[in-house]
Amino acid sequence: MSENIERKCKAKGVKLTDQRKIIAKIMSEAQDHPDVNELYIRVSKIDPKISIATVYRTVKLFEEAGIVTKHDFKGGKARYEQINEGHHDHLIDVNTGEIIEFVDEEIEELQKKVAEKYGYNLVDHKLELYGIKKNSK
Amino acid sequence: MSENIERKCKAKGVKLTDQRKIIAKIMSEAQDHPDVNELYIRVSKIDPKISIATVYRTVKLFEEAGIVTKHDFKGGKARYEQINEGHHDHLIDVNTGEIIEFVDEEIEELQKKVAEKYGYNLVDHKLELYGIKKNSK
DNA sequence: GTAGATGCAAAGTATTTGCGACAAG
DNA sequence: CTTGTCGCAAATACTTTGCATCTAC
Repeated sequence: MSENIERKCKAKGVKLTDQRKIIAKIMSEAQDHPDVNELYIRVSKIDPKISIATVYRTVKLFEEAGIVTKHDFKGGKARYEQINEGHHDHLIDVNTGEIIEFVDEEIEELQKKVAEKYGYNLVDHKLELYGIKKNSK
Repeated sequence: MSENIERKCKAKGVKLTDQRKIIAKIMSEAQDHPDVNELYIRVSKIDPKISIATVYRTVKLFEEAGIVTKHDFKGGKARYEQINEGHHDHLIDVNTGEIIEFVDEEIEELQKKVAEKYGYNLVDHKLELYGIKKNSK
């Protein structure tokens, strides 16, 4: 799993320190979208000496290297997620905070079309749906 | 323009203070998406005694009352925009920071469909496109 | 008159940074 | 070796809050 990230680091000429390896491992294993503090907690279980400043520096580094993405969902805290092959968007349960990942090719297509219409080349996008589970409560 | 916001305040039972009237006016006139500090600067030109705490409290209040929306575009700072009849999304020029508002009914429809598919009722969404102007540079 | 609003400054969060010590290539 | 990284604590940036005072209704 995390060899993936380590490979990308080497490809980008990013120095592979022990701390970065640990953070890479944690992010590879994460099935959710942890914020920096959450990452710090998980990382600390493996190496309690790692400082939160290093976690901040590392996620920023990974983001610039295109290894992880940053999300600014509700709540102010930045949350991170590893980038794999498949791009996807998020459906967020406003009651539970649960996050569902999805892809919809049709929407992707339309987005490009909209950008075109205004004379732009789409380089990135963010789509978040906020919903309430049916039949709940 | 701002009578619109003032009317909504009354409808919601929100007390109409001088400060709130001024902030409402500024937001009504804003054609852009100012952050709190920017609002504070504009508001200060009309009444220099208003504190930034009041601006924070007021935008939050307006947001809860459904009068303005909060955006978390890149950059960490929350930015606000008045809610008018028409909902719209944003196309952001990654080079200039310019923001274009747009609506695409087809995309709106598809979003509902996606939420449905996962058993959710869509209550809100956020769509941001980031693009580069064609033929620029 | 009274509940709620304001200003100010102090307190919180989230994130970044300067610096001397240290480690990867 | 040399350049870049780490840990730590101090510094920033943005936002919220306690409290005494004031004001809209």
